Amino acid sequence: MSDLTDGSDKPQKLPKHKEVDKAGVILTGAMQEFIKCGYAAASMDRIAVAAGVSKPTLYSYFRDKAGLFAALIQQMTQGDRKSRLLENDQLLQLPLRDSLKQIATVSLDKLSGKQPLFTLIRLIVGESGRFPALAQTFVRNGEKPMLEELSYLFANHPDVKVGDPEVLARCFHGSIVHYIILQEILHGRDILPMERDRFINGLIDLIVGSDRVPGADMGNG
Amino acid sequence: MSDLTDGSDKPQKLPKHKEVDKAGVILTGAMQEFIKCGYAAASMDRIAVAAGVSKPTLYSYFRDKAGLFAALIQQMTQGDRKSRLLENDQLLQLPLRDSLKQIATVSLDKLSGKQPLFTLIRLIVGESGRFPALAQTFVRNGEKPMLEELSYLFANHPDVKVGDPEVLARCFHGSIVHYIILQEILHGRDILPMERDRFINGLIDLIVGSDRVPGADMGNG
DNA sequence: GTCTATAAGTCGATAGAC
DNA sequence: GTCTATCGACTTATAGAC
Repeated sequence: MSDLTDGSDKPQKLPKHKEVDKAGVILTGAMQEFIKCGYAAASMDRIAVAAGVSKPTLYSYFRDKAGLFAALIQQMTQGDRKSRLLENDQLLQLPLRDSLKQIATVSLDKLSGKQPLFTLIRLIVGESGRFPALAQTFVRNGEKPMLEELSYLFANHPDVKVGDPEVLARCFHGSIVHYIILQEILHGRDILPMERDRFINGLIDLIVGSDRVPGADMGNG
Repeated sequence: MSDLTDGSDKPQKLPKHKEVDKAGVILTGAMQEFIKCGYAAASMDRIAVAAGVSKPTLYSYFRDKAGLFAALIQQMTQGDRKSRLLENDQLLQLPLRDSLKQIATVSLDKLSGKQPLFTLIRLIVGESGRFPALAQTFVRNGEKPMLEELSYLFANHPDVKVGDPEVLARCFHGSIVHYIILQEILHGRDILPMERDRFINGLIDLIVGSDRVPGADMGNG
């Protein structure tokens, strides 16, 4: 009954079981089930079966269906963060152009061709009318951290002299997300072709160009 | 069986019936049905009933289910264009800042709070895995024209001196689309608040700033 | 397997304009 | 009469009940 109504996003009591990553196994089973059935039609019983655990075990790791789904989103979107190559301090010390190229490249690498993730995103967007909290979990755990990291970068990097950091973050990240949506999720590659590197370079020129005299420094990578 | 497999986007034989806009009536009924049931579960019979016409009449206006859906998308997304205030020539003669403000404002006005359109977009994204051609129809009829108009502007406006026009178009439009997705479709207003005018101004500063000395011309609107 | 319900798409008849 | 928009009834396919 507590279906997506309260803060199921917050970290839950995760009992420190033995060495095997049973939570991961459950998440894998849940992924299959959510992908196959959508959110509403997904059955906790089938998730338990798919994961090879009992229902009580399932509920000892995740409070409810909503909490399980939130954890799934977190796992997939935090993948962007745990494997990024640069720490915040480094990002501030490198030239802005290099930091942004790094972030854009990693973002696109993490997204391109990831069919399971696309399926999950389709599901979240598709059900965002009926299940607003589902979408909000995605915003909180996926988009917000990314935008905050970018805002911090734009607010504190010495190369950035003008511009609203939060808006810059939205434009940078939003352009990338829109690119992925158009090319991959909505299958627009053939209708609106756009090479990946051309897009990245153009986007970075747009952002960095604000503080650059045309022709002053074109050399990069 | 021709379910979304061929060019159902192209204009169909539209018999020039009497003065009453029966096609519009059918589209309204189709909208209700698609919104209520999604694409796959939508029934042409129920659409006919909702529209108050017989099934053969329905098929005399639209080739098949896919063609009907494509027409629906076209109607909603072309709404963006038919009501825009400026022609291409005007856009090239005004200062770039003003043209972009115009486009951004109209785009956001046309999207903000439009629940039926959001429902349709959720449906398209949600079914884009199972029905790629559905999504491609949206890309062809909705996104492509907008991006082409912007590319033309960025390619030909005298204020634009550097930058890849097609990438600029994607960044400008992509930022706006991502803003709408986050704030409205995914219900992120409270999680990531961002005032509309602040966003528009920041976005335009980013684009126009490429060719502007900071502090030279802040006065606008 | 059989039966029923409901789906997409088609055909011959009807009713009015000229 | 012809022409055209329309509709009731039809065919075929499929998915689920039993």
